[in-house]
Amino acid sequence: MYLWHQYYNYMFSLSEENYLKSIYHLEAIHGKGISTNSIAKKLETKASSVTDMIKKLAEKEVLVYKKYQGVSLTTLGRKEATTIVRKHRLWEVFLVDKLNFSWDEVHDVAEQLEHIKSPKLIDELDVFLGFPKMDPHGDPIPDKEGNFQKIEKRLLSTLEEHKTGICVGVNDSSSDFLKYLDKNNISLGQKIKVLAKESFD
Amino acid sequence: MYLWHQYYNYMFSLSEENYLKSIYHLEAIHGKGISTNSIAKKLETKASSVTDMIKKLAEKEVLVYKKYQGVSLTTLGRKEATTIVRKHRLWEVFLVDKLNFSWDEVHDVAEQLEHIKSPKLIDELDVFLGFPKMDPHGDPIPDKEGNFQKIEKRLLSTLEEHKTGICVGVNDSSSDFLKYLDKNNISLGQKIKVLAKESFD
DNA sequence: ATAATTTTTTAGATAAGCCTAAATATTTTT
DNA sequence: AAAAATATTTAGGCTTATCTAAAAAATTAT
Repeated sequence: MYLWHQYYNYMFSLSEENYLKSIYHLEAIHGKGISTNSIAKKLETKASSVTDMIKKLAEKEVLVYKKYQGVSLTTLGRKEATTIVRKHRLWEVFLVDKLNFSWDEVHDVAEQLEHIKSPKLIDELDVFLGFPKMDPHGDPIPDKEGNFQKIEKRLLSTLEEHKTGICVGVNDSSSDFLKYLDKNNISLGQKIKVLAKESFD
Repeated sequence: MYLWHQYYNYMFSLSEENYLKSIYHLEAIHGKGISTNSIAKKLETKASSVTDMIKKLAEKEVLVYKKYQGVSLTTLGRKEATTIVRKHRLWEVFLVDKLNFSWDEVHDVAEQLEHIKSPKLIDELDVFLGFPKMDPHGDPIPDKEGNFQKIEKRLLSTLEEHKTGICVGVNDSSSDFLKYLDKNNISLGQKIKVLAKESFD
């Protein structure tokens, strides 16, 4: 019984996967050399715990670590992180398209689903969903090989008044903010014309 | 980030859920009063580990435990176990009906998916699948309230030669056995006529 | 009914992942 | 360039879930 343990333990623990994903996202914003503190903040844990874990991940050769100098993902680490992101975003599409979740409800569940170990599962899910290129927040979904389109994005606040653009995503995925957008009938793929600037908008 | 931890830790750990499920299945076969050893065997762990865990579960009031006398699920425990079984079997239907898994491939993945915490997820999945009453192995799927049809079953080996019956399930879910059935074109809901008895069949 | 066997529990150890507090290194300020 | 502030690491401890080995209880056999 419970044969999946064979490959559940095969590669990375749930915790290791969360570290890889966080470091991946931090690198996307800040470039290479991610500090211990920023990882701790993102994962809501303590810097000392981060030090422990990055030593372990460095031994597994998914990142490079030199004391006091932050970490950078290796090619192997980035590949692994990309797979987790792919899984997360495909599950988000599934939840919204098939299970009537709204885009502000999907994150927590996808955060669990992304750790399910089964290559066949995720590739068949991709087929089933019709190879979507974007998740419900407008973020790109890596394909099987880890490649994805870079979407040209700019902040709404940099768009001049009376000009129009297409809303392709949000930076702040907080439930409150997403609800605010819904209330104002703002959704993905929608043309937006800036009428006047509000304070929080 | 990772807000789901709030209710991930809410009730039962992955390990606790596996114990509940195993005890539930053992009770279905052997009635109340499940021995430490039989749980250990089912979970491929040691009797001493089982003793530890059942003490913990007894404190959480999901089972009744008296030293040297085996355990029995409480109403609360059975309800929890039923939910896990419901999740497992719904996911199996999903994998076979929507993702092109064969019935001998689903078990290990469903074993992981059954632990995802989200009431909305499982109820919407149920809707999406059209409220199936049976999983791909012919086992009944509990509804939202935990109720399910008891299906009248008897062993194929008790069926006389030249009589016919409908195959509704299998006891041995091993991949080898399921492949053997597939090779002989035996699947669920299919009428079977016993021509002659073979040794392993 | 007593001896042998089996089952169950206890005691103590281990590994993963986290914590606090203290030590050390680095960076910033003056 | 030294002092202050900040960041990082180390040391030691905790919890969960497991293990082995030994002790205790229950069951089976003689």
